[in-house]
Amino acid sequence: MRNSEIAKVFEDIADLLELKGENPFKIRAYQRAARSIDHLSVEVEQLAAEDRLKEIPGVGEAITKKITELVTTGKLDYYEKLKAEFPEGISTLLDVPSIGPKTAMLLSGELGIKTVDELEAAIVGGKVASLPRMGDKVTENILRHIQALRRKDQRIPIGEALPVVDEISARLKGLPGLKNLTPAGSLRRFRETIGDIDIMGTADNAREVIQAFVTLPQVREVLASGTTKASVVVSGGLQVDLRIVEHDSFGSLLQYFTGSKQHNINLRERAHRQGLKLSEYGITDLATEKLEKFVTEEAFYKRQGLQFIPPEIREGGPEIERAEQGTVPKLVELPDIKGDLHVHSDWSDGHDTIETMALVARDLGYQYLGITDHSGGRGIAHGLNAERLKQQISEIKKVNQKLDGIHIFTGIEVDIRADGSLDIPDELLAELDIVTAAVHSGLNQGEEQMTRRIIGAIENPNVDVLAHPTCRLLPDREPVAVDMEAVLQTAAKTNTIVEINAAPNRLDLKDIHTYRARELGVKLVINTDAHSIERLSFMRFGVGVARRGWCQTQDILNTRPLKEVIAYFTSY
DNA sequence: GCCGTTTTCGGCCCGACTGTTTTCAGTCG
Repeated sequence: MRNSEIAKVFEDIADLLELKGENPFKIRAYQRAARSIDHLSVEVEQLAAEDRLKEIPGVGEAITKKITELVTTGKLDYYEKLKAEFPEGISTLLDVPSIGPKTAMLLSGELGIKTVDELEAAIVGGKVASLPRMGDKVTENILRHIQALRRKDQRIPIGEALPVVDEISARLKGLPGLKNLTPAGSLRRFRETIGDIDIMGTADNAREVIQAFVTLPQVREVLASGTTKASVVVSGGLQVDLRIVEHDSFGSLLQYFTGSKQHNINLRERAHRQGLKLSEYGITDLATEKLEKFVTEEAFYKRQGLQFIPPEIREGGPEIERAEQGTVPKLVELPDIKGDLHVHSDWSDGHDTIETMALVARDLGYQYLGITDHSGGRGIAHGLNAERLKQQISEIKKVNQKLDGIHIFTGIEVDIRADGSLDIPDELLAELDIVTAAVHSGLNQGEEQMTRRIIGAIENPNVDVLAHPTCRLLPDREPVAVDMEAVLQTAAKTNTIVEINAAPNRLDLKDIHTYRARELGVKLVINTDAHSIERLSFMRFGVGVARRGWCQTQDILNTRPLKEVIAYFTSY
């Protein structure tokens, strides 16, 4: 049973307990356990087998028993009994924003409503208006949310969210008295997908800034608008929240709205034990009721005896403990990147010539670029056969002689065939600087077969790098079924580098696998897989993933200068 | 249900916004 499925069971339990009106702290305990499990970099089944479930934060005796029952029998008696107490499907009502447990139970109890469709029909039929606290505004609001839910309103890839933020920020930045405009939330933490956008700022005249925000041309709908914050929906259906405080509280504001929720809860619980109360306005000493304000996040953390914690690792994992000890690592940063080792040229399905790609890479400050066009297996991508690959090798030699300040590595993105073989002969692969292997077809194979296929490829001594191991495409194409733990352990053994593909629709490895790879000592590389010069700038997304995986420069091959990279490829 | 630098029991993060309830419940992040 996969972690995400186990997490889903506990989320469901939390929902049902909410409907039941259970102790809110018990509900939170289940939610916390669910989140922990979902963020885990190792398989729960493995931890269960090793009797280590209690190491998961938020998992104690009772939930350990439940997990054990789940992974051994595939079912959970407690969950089944709980579900039986409610009409089937009622918890789907909770998916509609603005409907919480009280409203859901009211609708179900009074009108027998148990699905979103039934709810919509009841509102349109005027039945809901007869219920207490269900005025016109409430029902209109629910209808709107139902429609938004149907349209889309899921999480969008970070690559789509960032341009929206840039556009809004550009429009607000000129406002008088507005300072410190910064995106917060999951965007600042560089999560791979974004639910809604949070933007923070400081101003003396919050009211005017809020007013300007809700009347921006891209605003389609205003959900809420108060004296310090507002929520709008922009064209495209994305929700954007703006929050404004006075200048001297910016540190605590930004910290609070960067989250994650679990990180903040952990932080606040810890502060409470020190007799402090945290809020977006600052830190209150509970004994004196005095509020202390913080201009920067660094000062906010420092006041609590903590080292600064980079946003990307604020996920409710071990970061607070590490900050107490002063052992938060210095994470890799974009300027540390010295080159890109997986790009395409017009020799296969890229748009630009080798020389053009190299010149732009040089402008980015890179020392090297790896040209890894597709191999012939991908007919659709004008893949190179052995003959054209040889021609490309001599072309790269010529360009290298012509250009100063950038070194081009020869390479290939060789296709891993369905049977695990590679579609370029070994003798030719041995001539290349970089052999990157990747799966592109037969994506529906079963987990065992796919795992064997990938492991077979990385066991080939000519293969240097495994690229985009799960082949997922955000937001629609699911990852292939593959035992990542087995793949990463093999990569550690064979000294195969594993790629963090920085293309925002891939981000593959994903964060938790990156974390695990680093733990296992697997060498990583961050590549853009750029098919045009513009996409060389995707590197920042990959760096975001690496940071979420707690990577430092020594974990990432392409932070090394040219000489060391050449030495690396000659030694393996 | 979890958890421990006051605690193995008794706490558990904190504040904003909306609607309609004239004093606050429900929901959200």
